[in-house]
Amino acid sequence: MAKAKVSMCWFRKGLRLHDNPALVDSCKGANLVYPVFVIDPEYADPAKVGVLRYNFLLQSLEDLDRSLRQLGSRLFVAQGRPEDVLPGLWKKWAVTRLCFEADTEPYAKVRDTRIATLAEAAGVDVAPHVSHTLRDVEQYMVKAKQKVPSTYAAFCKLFATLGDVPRCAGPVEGPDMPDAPPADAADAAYNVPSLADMGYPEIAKPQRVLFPGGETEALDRMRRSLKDHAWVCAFEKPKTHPNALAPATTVLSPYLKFGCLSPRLFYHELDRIYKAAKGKHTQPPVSLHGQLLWREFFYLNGHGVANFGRMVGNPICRQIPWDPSDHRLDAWQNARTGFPFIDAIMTQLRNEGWIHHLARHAVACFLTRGDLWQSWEEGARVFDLLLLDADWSLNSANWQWLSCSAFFHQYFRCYSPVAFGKKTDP
DNA sequence: CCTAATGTTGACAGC
DNA sequence: CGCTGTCAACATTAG
Repeated sequence: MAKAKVSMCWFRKGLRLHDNPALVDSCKGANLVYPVFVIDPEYADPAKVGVLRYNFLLQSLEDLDRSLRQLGSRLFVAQGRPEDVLPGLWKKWAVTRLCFEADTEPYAKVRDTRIATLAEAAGVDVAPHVSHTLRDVEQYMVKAKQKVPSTYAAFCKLFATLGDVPRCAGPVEGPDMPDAPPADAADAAYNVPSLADMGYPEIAKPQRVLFPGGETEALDRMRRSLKDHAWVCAFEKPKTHPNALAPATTVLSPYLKFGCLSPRLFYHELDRIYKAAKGKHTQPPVSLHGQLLWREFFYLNGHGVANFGRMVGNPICRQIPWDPSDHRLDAWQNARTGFPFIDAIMTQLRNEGWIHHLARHAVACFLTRGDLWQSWEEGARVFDLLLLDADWSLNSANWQWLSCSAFFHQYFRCYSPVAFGKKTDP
């Protein structure tokens, strides 16, 4: 009798069933599939990941578990460092193949290399799949001869030389997915934990959950955003209002960050609408397609530029003697600068976890080159703690941009902490 | 080596 | 309200 094929699909980002090539691979010809998420202490820490984002993650896991149960399977949530936890599970379940979505961030690259080594030693085949970016970032690196583009225009040129954006992976349906063994399906030890289980406080006013996590909500939200074709075709990011009472943009960023929504699905859905409008639509950098290209550009920089998350040792980052005292940083992060526009944005960030892109510009300029002369790394740390959509590559890139450390250098163009907000709300 | 063009989204005055 | 030019003049890249 041939050896049974037992797959593990290890979820990290990519918390979805749609456009999930790792999940498709793990189901292919498998006798058993174990969909797994490992709660990594690297992130399960209220000092590193704020309660609103951790709640978003747990909601996303619950949604994923519900969807997998509809296919006769479930999500197995384990806790601990992946390198400590996974080998035991491979042995326990006699896993022969490990599939996961490739990740480009420094911590993840080290983690995944270690896991691949452990898997090889355990006789487990390893299969990474690209689905968090439109294309494999290494494809850009090869095409650009290892030279990461330093401008958006240069990136767009590179992007265009690589042809069409890859199609989405096919859906995973009931018949593709082997049922979970009854004993495992019922094992409550692998249930999704609560906030309290993870040592987080309950969410209470003034904090609010305006954007629930999960693939179901992501797809709903995308469809609501794309319903108005005229709005989609006329979208120009710089013309949207940072202080509108209802968000002026799609707020799909938290869903893209966790992979509840596939960037390729969003890209192709936009393409369909653009084609139906017979080419009458806005273009990158300001269009919705343009926003996905910014994300791609910054992911590539995060992958290809050394020490992209900090100033020292980062070859594209201007070395600036920022003010090391911390009372200004404290005032900024606690919404006590005395500038109503700045403090309102920081309050919204803390209580709701999402602020408009231009609002981020205003407070980032204020903290760094504009007024307080604090290091962009400190600002990035606060955003990384409080944003629902905190995404390492994008956050690092934008802070370098706004502080005139990289990408953007016209430091005499400052956002007024008073006048800028009045343009769209006198 | 030089010059000229380029760069997602500034503030402000004036039309 | 929306557009234009000026402000003073950056770093990077293409040629």
